[in-house]
Amino acid sequence: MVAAMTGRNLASAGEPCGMREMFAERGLRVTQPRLALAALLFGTGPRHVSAESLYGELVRTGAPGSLSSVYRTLKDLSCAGFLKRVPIYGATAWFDTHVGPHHHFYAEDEDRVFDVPDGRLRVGNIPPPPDGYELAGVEVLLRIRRRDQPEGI
Amino acid sequence: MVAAMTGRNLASAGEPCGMREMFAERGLRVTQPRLALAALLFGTGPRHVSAESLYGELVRTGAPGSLSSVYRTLKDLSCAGFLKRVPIYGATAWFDTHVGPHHHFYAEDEDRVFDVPDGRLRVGNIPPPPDGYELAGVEVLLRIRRRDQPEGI
DNA sequence: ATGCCTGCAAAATATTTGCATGTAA
DNA sequence: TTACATGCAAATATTTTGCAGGCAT
Repeated sequence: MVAAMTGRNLASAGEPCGMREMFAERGLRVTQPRLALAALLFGTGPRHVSAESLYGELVRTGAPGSLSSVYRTLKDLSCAGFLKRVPIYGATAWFDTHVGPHHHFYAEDEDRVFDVPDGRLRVGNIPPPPDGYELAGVEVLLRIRRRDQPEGI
Repeated sequence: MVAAMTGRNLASAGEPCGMREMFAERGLRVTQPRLALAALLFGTGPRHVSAESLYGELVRTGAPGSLSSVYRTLKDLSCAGFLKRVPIYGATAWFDTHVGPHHHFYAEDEDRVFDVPDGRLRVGNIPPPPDGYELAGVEVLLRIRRRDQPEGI
């Protein structure tokens, strides 16, 4: 079965090109669970996922994979630089498929994250880090909340 | 016993003035564990604590209080606006006694947080929030890492 | 005297890990 | 064939909660 799919399955099963290479380059074996997760993560535009949200999607697609492997794959892909953990505090860890420098809106009441569109936002007068440290990145978190919350209705 | 302590104990037990009021204003009873924690939190300059770190200090001072009450007090003081949760992701929740607008250095390798001194840092061209949301705050996270880590020494 | 607080232990939540088995290379 | 990956369940780590008794008001 696997051999019969090898050719066009690359595209037809929703596996964008480059994914096999993505794993292989880092010495990670190309397995069914990893391919299925990669397709969900990188098959469409940039997105944010948590282990639970991604596992939910995986189950819905019917693809093989367990919650453990989702956690493991998220960690593997982060270490390999294909995902970036969104540096906000919340109950769950969120990962961003957009690894370039950019910023986030964070609705803390809902523990939701949105990308800040493009790069108009600027940070200036960055002070020197504490002794012995060097700057590794700048993240801006724009905390937001729902407007006109209809609580009393 | 309680009546006898009412007067000078306010200061003599290492209880900076205003703490009883801080609790009372919000309808929180003034108890020994709360006063002990408040003294640790607000007795010296601005600082960052986690539940475990604060509980460790509490135990060292010999004051009464359990880990549960530390968690409860941290939550109570956050809700009351006397503490602010530092919005970074890490294994543990960190709270900041400095509640005014300011920014942080974050050494992610060590899960440590430092305040960015004063307000030179500026953020410009902030885009509008997504539909239905309003801006609630701007947090800048300056990710840092140890320079020239002397690992082999 | 009354009701909020506390301490303890158990529960809940999020994530990691040990190990036997499965599978990519 | 061999080593790495997976699935399951148990273990961790952090935080929350139920409840009986204590203490502030």
